[in-house]
This record gives sequence, structure tokens and C-alpha cells, in this order.
Amino acid sequence: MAGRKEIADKAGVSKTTVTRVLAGNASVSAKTHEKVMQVINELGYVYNEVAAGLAKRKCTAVIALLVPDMTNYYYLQMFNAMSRYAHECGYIISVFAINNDNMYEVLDNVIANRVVCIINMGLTPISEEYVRKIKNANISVIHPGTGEDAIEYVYDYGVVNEIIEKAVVSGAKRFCFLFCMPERLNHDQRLRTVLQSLEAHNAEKVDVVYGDVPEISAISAGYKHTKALIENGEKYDVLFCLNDMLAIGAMRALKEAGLRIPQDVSVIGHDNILLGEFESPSLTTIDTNIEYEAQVYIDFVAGRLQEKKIVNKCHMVVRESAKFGK
Amino acid sequence: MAGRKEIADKAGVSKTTVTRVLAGNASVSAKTHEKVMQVINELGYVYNEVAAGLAKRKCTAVIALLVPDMTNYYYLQMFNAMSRYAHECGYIISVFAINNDNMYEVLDNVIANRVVCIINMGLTPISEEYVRKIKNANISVIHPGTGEDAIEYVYDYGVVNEIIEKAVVSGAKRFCFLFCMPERLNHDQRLRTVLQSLEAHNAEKVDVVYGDVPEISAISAGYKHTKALIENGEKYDVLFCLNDMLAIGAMRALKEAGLRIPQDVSVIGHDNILLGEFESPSLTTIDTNIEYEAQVYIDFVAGRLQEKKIVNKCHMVVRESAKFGK
DNA sequence: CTGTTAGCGCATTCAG
DNA sequence: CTGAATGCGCTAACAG
Repeated sequence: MAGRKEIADKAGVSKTTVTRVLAGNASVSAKTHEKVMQVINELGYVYNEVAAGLAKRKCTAVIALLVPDMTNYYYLQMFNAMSRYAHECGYIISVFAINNDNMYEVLDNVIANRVVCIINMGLTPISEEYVRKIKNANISVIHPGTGEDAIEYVYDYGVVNEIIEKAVVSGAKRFCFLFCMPERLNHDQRLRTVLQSLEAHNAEKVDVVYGDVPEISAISAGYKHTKALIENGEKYDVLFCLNDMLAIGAMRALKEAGLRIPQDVSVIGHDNILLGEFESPSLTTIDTNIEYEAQVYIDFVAGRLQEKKIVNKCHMVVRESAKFGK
Repeated sequence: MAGRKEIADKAGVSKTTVTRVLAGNASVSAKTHEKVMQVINELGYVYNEVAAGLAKRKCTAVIALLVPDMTNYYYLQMFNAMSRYAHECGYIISVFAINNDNMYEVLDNVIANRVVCIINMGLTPISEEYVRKIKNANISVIHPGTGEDAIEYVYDYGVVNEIIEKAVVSGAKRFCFLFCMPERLNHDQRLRTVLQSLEAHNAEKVDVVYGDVPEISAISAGYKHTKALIENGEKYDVLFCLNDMLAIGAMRALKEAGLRIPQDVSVIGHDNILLGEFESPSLTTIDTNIEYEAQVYIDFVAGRLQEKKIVNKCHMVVRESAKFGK
């Protein structure tokens, strides 16, 4: 494993000169440059970004992405979007599955590995103690939706009102919100927005189903809880789902029970994951501009973000699973 | 950001002693140990795994997972399985999306970041030049299915024969293999195995559909090519799909065209991803023991792998999408 | 344009 | 049981 020293010796220059050639920006004579590059190729030398990071920024180029439910396709898309843009900016992304049990173990791991930033897509906030540890290690944090960090990313859910307006106009009276997360997390913006709008529209019947995601996967939770609703004789005109994975599970349960979508019940998801398009019926959902959101986060890490507060206008993707379209 | 020096000073000991306390295995007096630990907690010191890696192993604890199609849920499950086990062993995993264009760019990135191992799930082999670069950087490589590295992971597709046997007995005569990858990659073990078995069973009609994954996502390729088959008036009794994502796309196209699954056509996937269970009809598929495979790879990285050649017996998961079950 | 020196945070000899 | 010195591969002043 040839290092800077070997190539310096073989090229008959100092180690610093090698550094300069590698850096590209410093002034080096054409001859020296050529000579050094030749030796570099000859010896198959590869730059060590890690050592450079240690000397320069005191951290690596790794961004830690903390994900609460690894079975949700949404995070795959989010990762994918972030990943592409991150690489352009010289960062690499490591994904970590977190839950209530391993959260701090993962944080220890991540801090010890001196990542440059932690993006926590999870629900649980980070304890005081660890916030301090993270600060000590000079790591920045993004916790979408909490506003407890430098960047405030807010969803504009104006579209929810439009959807419910259309639903009501089309005659819908009985609504259910398939939340499937523990009740203690019912501060979620989506749930709140939908409930407020339903109240404003004097909906006749409004239920919320709580549950146990991410202990069980979202897709199976959607199935399980919808099946339970059906067996309990509950009937709804519209089924709002916290996310598309839940919706897909729910649709399976509905179809199994012989209910027709959207004739008997309309299903609306959230996230606009790729899978929704290929469901039968295809899934009506809310798009949150994943690509854009991903870029905002990476821009923040790279120090390129101009404004601190970002408002992301969500929009509806009308497909077959909802009766009321345009 | 408190370092070893600060806590050594504050505790009135040498830096080496701090190292010993942190290491845990060396002999340190109880008093000193306690004193040092106290200061560590006080100052919120966090161990720097990166610097340690540099001094010790000359590499990080990062495993690079190279994935060819980030839209395929299979890789999410594979990553998930690897990730859990990797963390237990002290490794973290970074995922990289690769294609024909960015392959070597990604490799440069990964090598420069001194990952401990590269797991290449992609199809394209790595060039001589880069194999050398990787060796120079002391990085190990796993390229499943190629046998070109230290570990030889082989799938036992005996189950394919059983499936085809059952299909033929049930009266199936016309078969299609939805490959959807470029023709030049038709050495794939699954395709080969199915074709051989079909030949052995004197199948009346056998077609293979090639395509353009991963330029387009597998799910949309499955949809697109199946739709084309239908429009061309092709009729099959059994549709084998290279993977479940293709199968899901294909089923959407079949249902859209009013074909009944499995009455008119049986669909068989490969991978046994979670999504298949919630399709309507649920997807009959081949399970490849993802969890086990993931563990084998991590064991290899950790130097715990006993045998070099691993034979993984795949099995069939019978659900609703195939007429011939048990 | 080029070389020397010190230091990033840690592990690892070698001496006490 | 403890400490001082050296080095991992690189960057960053400071000199020439």
C-alpha cells in the first residue's frame, strides 16, 4: 500500500509537493506535476480521504441517516434522492435503523465515527445528554419537523383541505384516519391537519386508528388494522392513511373482504412512493417532493442553504383509489 | 471538543493512561480508572473511532454496499438484514447506487474513504485497474455469484425443477421468462436454470423477454414489457419473473388487461420481498434466505467465515398468484 | 515553485 | 501499574 512517502521518494520530491499535486490548486511546475502523477499511477496510489478529514475537518464525509422503519419504501426513495445529490457534493451516506431500544447505541456509534451530520428521520427526540455529546463532537443535526435545529422544514398541507372539500362534496360522510402509530405520537402534522379540516367540514363520523408501527411493519399494520375494522363492522367512505405503505396493506385487507375501491371506500395515502402507481387500483396519494427535501438537507450539510425556514407545498396525486378526483 | 489531552490533564494522568481506561483490557488501578471515567463524563468526551482506525487498522469500520437498482425493495431488505448484523459486529454500512456510468467514480470515492470491504451486488465486474487499486488500499471485495473473490456463494435452485414439474403436470404449456435485463447479461443463474428445466420438460413454447433494467426501474419494466406482450397477442400459462418487483409490475399490467391471475396466467417471482404478501393476488415466489446470506457476508468481513463455499438452498413460497401450489 | 515542521486523535512500542 | 516517544497519512503554516 503505497503512501505519500513512497511516491515522494520515487519521484524525487517532498511529500508536500505530492500533496500539492493531489490538491490541484497549488502551484507546481508542469514537469514536477507530470513526474509525480506518473509515479502515482505506477504505484496505484489512492488518496486517503479519512486521514485528510482527520487533519482538516476533524470529521469524515459521512452523513448518518437515522431511519425508524426500514420496511417503508419511502425511506428507500428518500435515501436514493439524498444519496445522488450527496455524492455530487462529496458526501457519502450511511443509513441506520433506529428504534426505542437501540437509539443511543446507534448515536454512540455514529458519533464515534465522526460523521459530519446526523439526519434523524425518527420520531423520538434526542436526550439532552446526547445533544451535548453531539455538540462536543462538532456534529450537526437535522430532525425534520421538530424545528429544534438550525433548519426548519415545514410541510404546507393546504392540499388536505382541498381533498376533504372534494370528498364532502362527493357525498362522503364517514372518515377514518389510519395512523397506526402509538397514540402518544398523535401530534403528527398530517393527522392534526386532517382532523382539523374534517371538523371544519362537520364530518359526521371521524375515527382514528392507533397502532404499533414501527414495531410491526407499516404494510402489515395497515392490513391488520383494516381487517379488524372490517370485522368490527365499521364502514367508512374515506380511509386516510399516514403513509402509502399503510395504504397498500389496507387495500389488501379491503379487497380480501370483497370491498370495492373506490366504489365502496376511497383510500388516500401519503408520500407518493413508486409502488402506489402499480397497485390495483393505483393509489391516490399526497406528494411531498422527496427530491427537493433531500436536496435541502444536503445543502444544509454543505453549508449552502440560504434560508433557514423552508416551506414545502405538498400536492395531490390523483389516481384510481379515490372516487373524488379532480 | 475535549480530546484525550484535556481529560488526561484534568485527571492528572498521562494520555496513555486514558487510552488504557478506554480500552478496558489494560491494567489500571481502580482509583485512576474511576477518576478518569469521571472526567470523561464531565467533559462529555466521545471516543474517535476514525482516528483509532487510522492508527490501528488503517481503515474505517465502514462496509460499502454497491447496489445496481435502488428502486428494488429487495435491496432494502438485504441492507436491513446486513445492517443489523453488521452493527453487532462493530461495522456500519454505506449504500451506493451504481450504474455503468458512475461505477468507477463510486469506487474511487469508496476507496478514498478506506472502507473495510466492498460488497458489489451489481452485475458489471470491476476492471483490472481498479481491482489493483482496491488491493493496494487493503480493501476486501465480495461480488456475489461471480466466485471471483475469497467467498463463493452459490444458490441451489433445485426448487425450480420442482416448480416446473408441478406446472407441467397441471397442464401448463406456454412459458415466458420476464428477464428485463440486457441480453448480454443472460448468463444469470436463474434464467439459465429455468430454461434448462423447461427444455428438460419439453415445454411447447418458451420465450425470454429482455429489457433495460436498471435504466428503468424493475417494477415499471415489468409493467411495460408485460403490457407489450399482451398487446402483441402473446399468451402464456406461466410467467416467470427475474424478481418480485418485475412480477408486481407485470401483475398490474395483466390485471389492467382483464386477465385473471392465476386462472388465466400464473405469475412467479423471485426474492420473497415483503411486498409480495400484500399483493392481490399475493405473489408466489422463490425465497433465497436473505437474512442468512447477509450474515455470511458480514461474517466474511469479520473474518469469522469458516468455509469458503456456501451453498444456499432456495425454496418456494406458495401463495395465490400461481395455480399449481403444493 | 518547493521543502521543513508541527499537529489532527489515537495505538503501540519501550522504559520505568 | 504508569509515562514518554514514535507513527498512522494527511494538512497547514512558515520558510526559503
